[in-house]
Amino acid sequence: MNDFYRLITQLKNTEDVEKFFCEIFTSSEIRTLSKRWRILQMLVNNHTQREIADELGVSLCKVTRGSKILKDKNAIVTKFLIKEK
Amino acid sequence: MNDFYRLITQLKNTEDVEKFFCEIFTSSEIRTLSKRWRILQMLVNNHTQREIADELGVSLCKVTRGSKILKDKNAIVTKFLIKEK
DNA sequence: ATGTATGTTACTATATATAGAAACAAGGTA
DNA sequence: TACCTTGTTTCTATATATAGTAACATACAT
Repeated sequence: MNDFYRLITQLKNTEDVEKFFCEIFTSSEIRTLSKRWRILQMLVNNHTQREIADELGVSLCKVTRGSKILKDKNAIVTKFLIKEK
Repeated sequence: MNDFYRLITQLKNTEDVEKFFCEIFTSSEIRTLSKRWRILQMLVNNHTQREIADELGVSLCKVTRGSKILKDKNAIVTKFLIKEK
């Protein structure tokens, strides 16, 4: 996978990333991914898990799974999540 | 998804990309992704679809699906696939 | 202690990408 | 022509992430 990871670092603009992802993932996978990301963003902004499940139309256990990622203080995703004030 | 795509452009080294992917994808999804990528690489290097299916242990129809991506001459993935000589 | 809100886990059912096998289509070669 | 290789598609079965629901655990306030 290292070749793959290295090439990701070479995607320099948003359009290229979007194009790339749409080529290697199916549209249903993109939707899935999108929801995962929104779960993380809402968690970081202190929405309750039940709020998130309702608003995004996902199951509670999926939200909890997301919260496990964030519990790792060294998780790299947290660096990229936007905290609203 | 635009926020998401934008943050991908900010992953500057291979280690960060790997860490990020391992956080948001399950290990089985990573394996799936890895095979997809190897299919594309072997297609670009003119292996027959049956060779690829055998060597990677995937089904023929999955290889064919990969080949459809490559038929688009404007596909961005082709820019990143390594052609051996 | 009771009640409530929240996070977490367990269970079965479902959706989707895939496997496996077979068949079909197109091209080349004898 | 007949045969072979290769790409493609179709069919059913399977694996896995998820939904939906319920239950459990913890913390806190009354």
